[in-house]
Amino acid sequence: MNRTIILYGLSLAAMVTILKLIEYKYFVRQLSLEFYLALVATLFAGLGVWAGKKLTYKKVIRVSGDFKLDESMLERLGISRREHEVLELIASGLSNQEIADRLFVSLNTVKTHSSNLFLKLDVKRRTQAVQKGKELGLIP
Amino acid sequence: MNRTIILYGLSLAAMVTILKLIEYKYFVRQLSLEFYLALVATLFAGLGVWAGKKLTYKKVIRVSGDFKLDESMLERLGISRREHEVLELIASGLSNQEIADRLFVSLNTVKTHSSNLFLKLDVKRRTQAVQKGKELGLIP
DNA sequence: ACTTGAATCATCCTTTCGGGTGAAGGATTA
DNA sequence: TAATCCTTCACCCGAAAGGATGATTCAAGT
Repeated sequence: MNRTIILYGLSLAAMVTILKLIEYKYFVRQLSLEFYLALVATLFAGLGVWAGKKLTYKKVIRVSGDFKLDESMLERLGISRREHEVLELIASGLSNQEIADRLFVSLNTVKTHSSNLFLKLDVKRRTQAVQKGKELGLIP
Repeated sequence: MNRTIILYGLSLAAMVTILKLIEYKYFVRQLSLEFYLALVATLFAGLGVWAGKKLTYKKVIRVSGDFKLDESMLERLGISRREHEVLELIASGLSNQEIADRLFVSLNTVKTHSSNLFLKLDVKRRTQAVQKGKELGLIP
């Protein structure tokens, strides 16, 4: 971080110095203002891209949270909205009773949904359902 | 993407135009070359940072495929090798009995390990353990 | 030699899961 | 209207999971 800023400042200083040297050695009148501007603009734009990536890399790499539900997969497996809802809550680590409380239905209902879900996902346990659900793009 | 590039080019053109206007209106001799360079460098560096983030955001966001075990977290929570092993197998959707068979130990042993694991992770269920394990970087 | 921690296994007990089955009420569709 | 699907709930039963506690073995340090 600090090293990046220091390098950035040094680059700017070096750039100005080099241009000054060129100016005195080869007669500045041959080089137009536009040339300088374009040169500096290009170089520093590139430098900006590089510095920006360095500075924001860690933040960006930790995001990676774009989940897109595969609805065609839900249809293919015949999983209903309610069953998918139960799957999400199972994946979040809730017990059947907690899921029942959250959905305002009875424990039996949740058990029915989860049982049907396991049949459709062809799994035997909720942990497997979570795994398979993630593989199939049904949950994040 | 295209819009970004167009904006970028327009910004450059506008910048040069504005500077030219300033030059003709207020006599360029009062403004040093260094001033122009610093101004342009700063502006385009910032522009570069912005453009860089725009252009590389989606690429970077798709990385996130390499898992690195956070061993310091294991130590901090006092999770032993065997417990971590059990956690991995739990996360893969196996039952305690299947874990016992795979590790060539008794069911009771697996239950002991998982119980201790849940205490250290401060969870009540295996599904929660999987969730928390992923959050803490203990499992992929 | 003594302590400590990990790994192993046990027993007892309660809670949670999951399978099987049936059934009633609503919405959609043939 | 009849057929079908979704949602809801119930009861029974066996399997799995989890809590509490204690014990043994073994290796690593102190």
